[in-house]
Amino acid sequence: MNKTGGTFSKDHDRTARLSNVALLYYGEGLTQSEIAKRLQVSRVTVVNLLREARDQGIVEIHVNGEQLKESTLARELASKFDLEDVYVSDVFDTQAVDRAAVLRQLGRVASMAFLDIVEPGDRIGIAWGETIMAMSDALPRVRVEGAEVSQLIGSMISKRVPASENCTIRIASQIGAVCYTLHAPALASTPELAQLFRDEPTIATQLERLQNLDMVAYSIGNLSDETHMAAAGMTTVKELHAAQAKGARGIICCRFIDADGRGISLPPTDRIIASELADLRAAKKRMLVVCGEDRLDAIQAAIMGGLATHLCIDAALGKALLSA
Amino acid sequence: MNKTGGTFSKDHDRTARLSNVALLYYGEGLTQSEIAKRLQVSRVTVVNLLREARDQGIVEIHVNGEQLKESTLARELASKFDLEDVYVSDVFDTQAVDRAAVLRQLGRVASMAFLDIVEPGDRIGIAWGETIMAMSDALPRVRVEGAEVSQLIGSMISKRVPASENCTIRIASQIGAVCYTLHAPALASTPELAQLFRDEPTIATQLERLQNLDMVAYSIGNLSDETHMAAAGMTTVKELHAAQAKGARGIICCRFIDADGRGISLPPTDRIIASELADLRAAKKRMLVVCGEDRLDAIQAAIMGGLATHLCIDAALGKALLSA
DNA sequence: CAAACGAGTTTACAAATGTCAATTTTTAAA
DNA sequence: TTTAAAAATTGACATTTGTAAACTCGTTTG
Repeated sequence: MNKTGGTFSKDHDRTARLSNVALLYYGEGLTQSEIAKRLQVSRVTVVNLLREARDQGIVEIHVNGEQLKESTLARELASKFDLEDVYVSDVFDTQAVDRAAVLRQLGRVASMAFLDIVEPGDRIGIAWGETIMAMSDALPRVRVEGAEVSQLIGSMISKRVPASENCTIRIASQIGAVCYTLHAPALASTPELAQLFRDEPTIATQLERLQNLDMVAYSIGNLSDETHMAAAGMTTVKELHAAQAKGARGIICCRFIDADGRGISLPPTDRIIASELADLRAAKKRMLVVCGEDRLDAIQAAIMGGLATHLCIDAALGKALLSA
Repeated sequence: MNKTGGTFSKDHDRTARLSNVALLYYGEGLTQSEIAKRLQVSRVTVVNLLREARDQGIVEIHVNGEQLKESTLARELASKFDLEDVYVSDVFDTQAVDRAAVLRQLGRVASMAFLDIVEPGDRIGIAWGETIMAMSDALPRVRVEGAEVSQLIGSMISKRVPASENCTIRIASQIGAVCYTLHAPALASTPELAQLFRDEPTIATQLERLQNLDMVAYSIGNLSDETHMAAAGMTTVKELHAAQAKGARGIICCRFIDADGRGISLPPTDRIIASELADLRAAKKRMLVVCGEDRLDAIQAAIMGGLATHLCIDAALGKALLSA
């Protein structure tokens, strides 16, 4: 019956069928039973087809990012801190029970904001961390012509983020961009070794690339004992306390910043292989994605230092920031 | 309570809330009841919020266009007629009962194909008709940088298409493109008047624009007595029969073509204000969207004449075309 | 050849969803 | 201030959906 035969065309016929089924269900609004009758299969099969279509990204659900920056809270924040745009996520949870859920929702909002902010041809720098991971997880497949995505921070094994390069790689793949990863650890064991890494040609080239970005997307850590950098074993509680004593308020790209958003060079800064704060500031569009009221000090510091033009935050943090 | 007050911010707060609710529902996968509990509203309200979000295009469902051209039928057609890509829509209806439903599904497939084919910066020509209307109705809001959309055919009042400019306008607005409408009727009452119209500076400029397009999207009519051109009162049954006798097989942009896809100048051709066939052929990407087996002759003629590089058709027509 | 496998089926059930009509609350207008 | 219109609520209901378990039927594959 199938002249061309083979699993090749069979697979493709299958996905083409998935697409048409998905359109009938989501577009035409037919019920699963109606579709099952037409396909002459059982309804259970239709359920499975639809799930497959969603899982494979054949159907995707987009939320218009522009709406998210229009709330009163978002606009008040933007005007108070003189930011281009603020996007606020909200899980409407009266007692913010589930941090993971808040993070996921922020990730979704941030991914829509990202698509709202990015422009064709942009050279984009991506940091990594829980928050950026949440964003990249939620990013749908939307082609951005001529985009380039670069990893801002060297790689690291951490329990919270399976593979740090993943953020960069996934975002690049979703928007069809060229992907430049940073082939170095985020932290070297000695300052000298870190410098050797930085001087290594392939790495030096990449670090240079980070000096000419159009857009950066990153998050920020605070100085609590459980901050991501400590959890990943990149710094010690002792160092954190010392940094705090010296006025550090936040951590951006593994670097400490003070209340005015200026970098403070403290151990282990000299062992870090990552974009410099100045590089971030050089980017025209600086997207800061943050979740949790415990980042209040940190985010204020970053804004003071002109490190952000666009903000994506959860409603609780937003309210705290506005009344701060 | 609401310091800034006014309906402005209220509306915006509302849509921002819609967005977050939509993300919780479609993204996080919460049930309506769970969301209702969080928002402290009734579930019915959540149902309404979600519907509103969909209606307003705050949430949109995309289907990946690439899948639709991978079916065996699509690839066999592409290779048989030496086309770049063929997209096949299917409603899986054993006895094609509902033409309107077939048309809607084709419109959805065509809109995904359109997004698949279009590139940033493209100058796009859009015809009008039932089929193109179905496509533009289904087109989601996706920005295409630097695109320009031009109306290929003058305007016309017709029962089947509420307002002919609508196709062009809607497509332009959905992709964020500059929109150039053609401020003339599709049919003038005399050839002389038609020429006067064509020479009118604003119209002449627009017609000139149509000579340099990167992409065109149009459909094709047959020569049946109910063909759209006749239904719209732009030609008479007598003229149609005469055209048929002279070898006409299809109607593209209100112009007759013969079996080899060459234009035939027959009344009322000289009274038409629209893109020339040569203009269509000059576009690098020529997207032909057709629905219904009764267009078999017409579509063959168009393909023969090299008028299409991309095809969007329904499965029934596809099968007929393959075995023709 | 038989075991294992994948895809699909049936049946059954619990949960989620859409919809209606009647009612209350809120909002805007006269 | 009263009133009309709009928006949200409640409760009831039918439909739709998701999921599970056990079963069938070809196709591989060892």
